Amino acid sequence: ENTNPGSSASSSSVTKEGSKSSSSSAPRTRKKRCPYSKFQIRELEREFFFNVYINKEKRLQLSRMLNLTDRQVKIWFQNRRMKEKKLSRDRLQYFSGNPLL
Amino acid sequence: AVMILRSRFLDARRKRRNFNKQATEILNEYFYSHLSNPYPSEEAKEELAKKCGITVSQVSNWFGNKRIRYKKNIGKFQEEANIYAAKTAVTATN
DNA sequence: GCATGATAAATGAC
DNA sequence: GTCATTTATCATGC
Repeated sequence: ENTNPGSSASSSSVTKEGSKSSSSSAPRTRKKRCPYSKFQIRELEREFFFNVYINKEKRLQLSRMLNLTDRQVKIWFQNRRMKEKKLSRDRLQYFSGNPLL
Repeated sequence: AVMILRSRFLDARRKRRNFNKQATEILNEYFYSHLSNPYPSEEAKEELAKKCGITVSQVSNWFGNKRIRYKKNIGKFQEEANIYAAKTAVTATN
């Protein structure tokens, strides 16, 4: 379901991408957006319910379990907090006198 | 009853409805009259939202989609661009 | 069948 | 850290 290139479940993949290239080629192509699987979302949401802010220890643990990078988990929590804030705004406006329907 | 409404707006996300023609006119007018920098300020967004009868978030969504879809295929929007360019050519002469 | 609005990953400014 | 944004994807309208 979720094809995550560069991260294999069993292999001891080291921290970052290997190609730092001493030849100074810096294409730095933007990583293609890859939607996460149902399982990954469930586990991320479960942790978010306990802690809106995740510490480094649990972050590394989650990233290994979900086959995501540490950075991906960190960014997911950032985006998730923004989503929560937006939901709150929408809720507020919905129940106050500005239905806009 | 309340529960239905609540679950209704919680994921009211993708119950998409097109904006009315007047709102689209206003948004397009602003976009093509600021084509060199189609990034409305927060204040401008609020004003647009009020005039269009939509939320500020919806204004942001519209400009985000418009910018990338315009950039991705300028030719497709050329006719539309000409229409609104003529309609708001005054701003260039101010 | 695409056009269109909203959301989900990913980046970068600050 | 927040937050506007870019980009692809999703879900719907027609």
